[in-house]
Amino acid sequence: MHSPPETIGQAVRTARKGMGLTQPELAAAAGVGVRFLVELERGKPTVRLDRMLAVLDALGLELQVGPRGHNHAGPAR
Amino acid sequence: MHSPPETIGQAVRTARKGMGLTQPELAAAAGVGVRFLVELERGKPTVRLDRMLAVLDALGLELQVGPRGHNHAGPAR
DNA sequence: CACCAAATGTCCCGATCGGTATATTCATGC
DNA sequence: GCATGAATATACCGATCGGGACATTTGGTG
Repeated sequence: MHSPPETIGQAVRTARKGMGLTQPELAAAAGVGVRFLVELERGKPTVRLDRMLAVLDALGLELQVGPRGHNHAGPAR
Repeated sequence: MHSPPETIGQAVRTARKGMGLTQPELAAAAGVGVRFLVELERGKPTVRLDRMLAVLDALGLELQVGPRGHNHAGPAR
């Protein structure tokens, strides 16, 4: 539960399903390719920040920077 | 107040200075190029996630995902 | 003026990303 | 158990872009 890409990916997936969206739907909404979304959710560490932000934005999520070990409650449950 | 790249960049710069590091020093510590660090701090939106995480890690910072408009106190203010 | 930190331009290699077809996984129904 | 359909994962290709190193320039300061 740090900020490894895998965690972000899971948060994305959880949020996406929470909104009842499929990968193609979210990908379209975020303006990215489905392939990218798949890899993002699977925790690919080398994704581009802007595309990731686009996805998070489409999900109503946001990135925050904070000191390590300062996690809050589950964001997207 | 979202999570635009510029915000992250500023957080990085502030934290770096707070630790009394120069860009080359932090870049070396994070295992990235100086060029990258400069662009990251300046808010380049297309940086790669893994490199950004490496820098944040070197600074003792962490990336978190949360609902929009849920920013906490500045990390290294 | 010299010095230090920072920003920028160029060159070049390598990796990412997008679209599609295909495989694989999953859940559900018969 | 097996079939059916949907969602998701992977491979290929080509085009684009990131980022490392170097040198240079700019800006601030003693």
